[in-house]
Amino acid sequence: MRRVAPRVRFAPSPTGYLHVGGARTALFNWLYARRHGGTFVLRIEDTDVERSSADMVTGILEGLRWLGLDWNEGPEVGGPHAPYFQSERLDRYRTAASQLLTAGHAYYCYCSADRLREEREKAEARGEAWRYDRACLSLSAEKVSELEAAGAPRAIRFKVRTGSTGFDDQVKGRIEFDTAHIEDFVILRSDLYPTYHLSVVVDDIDMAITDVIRGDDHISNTPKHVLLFEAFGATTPRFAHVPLILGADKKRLSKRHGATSVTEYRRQGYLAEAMVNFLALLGWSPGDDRELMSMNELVESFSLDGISGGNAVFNTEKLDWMNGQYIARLPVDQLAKAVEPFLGEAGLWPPLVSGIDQAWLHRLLDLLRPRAKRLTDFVDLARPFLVDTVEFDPEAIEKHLSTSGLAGHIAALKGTLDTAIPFDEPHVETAVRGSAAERGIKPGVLIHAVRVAVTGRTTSPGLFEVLALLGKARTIARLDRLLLFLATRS
RNA sequence: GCCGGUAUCGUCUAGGGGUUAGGACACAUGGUUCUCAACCAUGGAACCGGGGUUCGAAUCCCCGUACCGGUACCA
Repeated sequence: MRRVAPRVRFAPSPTGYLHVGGARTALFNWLYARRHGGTFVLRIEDTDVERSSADMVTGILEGLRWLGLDWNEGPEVGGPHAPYFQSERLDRYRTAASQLLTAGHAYYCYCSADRLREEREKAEARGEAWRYDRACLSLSAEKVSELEAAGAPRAIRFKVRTGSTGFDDQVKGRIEFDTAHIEDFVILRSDLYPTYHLSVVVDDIDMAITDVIRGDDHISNTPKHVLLFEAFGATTPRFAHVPLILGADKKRLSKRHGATSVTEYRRQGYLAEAMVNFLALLGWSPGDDRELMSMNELVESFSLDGISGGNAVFNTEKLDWMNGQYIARLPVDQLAKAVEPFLGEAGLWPPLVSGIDQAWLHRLLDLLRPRAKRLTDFVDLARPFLVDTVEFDPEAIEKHLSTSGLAGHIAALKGTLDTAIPFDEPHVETAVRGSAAERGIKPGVLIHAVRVAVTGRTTSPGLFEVLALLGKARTIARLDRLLLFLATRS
């Protein structure tokens, strides 16, 4: 019974590429917004100047667009709450910080980084936790002016109230914290840049965010945020913390696990639709047995209730299967469009041999697609069809080209093949089987040898389809080459 | 250490006081067949442990364990 349309946001930090975990968080936000007719805001949290970069922003936007996760407000599209880069909202955070200062919710801290670090180390040596000791909370006026005169750098800390705080998480349920465990955290650094806690809360207030859907790793930050919302006199949004995505070793996903950025998956030949479908099912379920779901189905079925509690291991085998399913179902013209760049990169497209056009490519792709898990698989699969001459695989030579009398059989087959009119699958099959019968050999002998002749390999799509697609001229040419090979070998 | 979270086949998950604990990937076997896939069928495979509550617990509660996250003038 929602009264207002929800406003959700995805707020990546451009200190790295868009990894699959972030992509899934974005997807959940996007689905939630779509499901409830809400607004999906994209906000760039680039307050860490040291580690943020414009290239990363570009990469993140690209990744989101590839996945089809468009944003209603944010970079490049603007919106009523612009700007959507935190680095352009610095004044706002400074104002907010001084607002808390005057309201008595915050205070200046002159403690040096060295002192803080030392205290922390000492405590750790004792096996204790150290929380900021509020040394600067009750500084005398004299001391303050002394420090100011000395030009001591000052940060602003939030004064954490006593008691407890909590929130009703949409995924985890009620979560309660004793504020005794929360230190007076810095909200404005001495360089006047806000920390994450300040900027995120200020922006969520300013941008009227109603639902914060983010990673599990933010749970322990949330009480700080709740405290801030409280201090600003703002309504806290609903929170939903989604479990993390882990590698096969159940550790947080990192480069060690291979590909982690969505761009990398695109490069490896995964379809965006498959990626989205797979990601959606990592940590979420529609509640029934559906697996293959379109964007529209996902939108219609999405609910925070379906998010599971535990972390999920990223299972590449299942992604591969799913990608294969999408490859199998993709309309052939779209498939061609998706495959061409990969063929092009391998120097196979546009093709160097004549007689190859779009229609022919479509037939080829239809032949190959049940054998492909990724778009990159098409390169290897399609190669024999797009080149002039094929290399004979050593294993194939040994397995299928050592039959005695093979040259004679092949020569005879050439003649029979001439009678295949038209040169289509059924006629080719009749010709090959007929030829085998005439020579008194099993069809398999001929089939396997011809397969090697035309593809160079032991495996390929059904031979008769292959020959029909290749056409009579190319087939005969390859048989001649086989004959030549056989002759020079003996 | 402290704070918080999570726990169903190897993996993703459904379910949830009484079920033969369901599906998917992967795996195995069989079918199809000219090979390889795809496809179809079949099979093996799970409720972390211990206490409670209850006629009955995988399900609710507590404890433990394991794992994950946080513990910054990073986000």
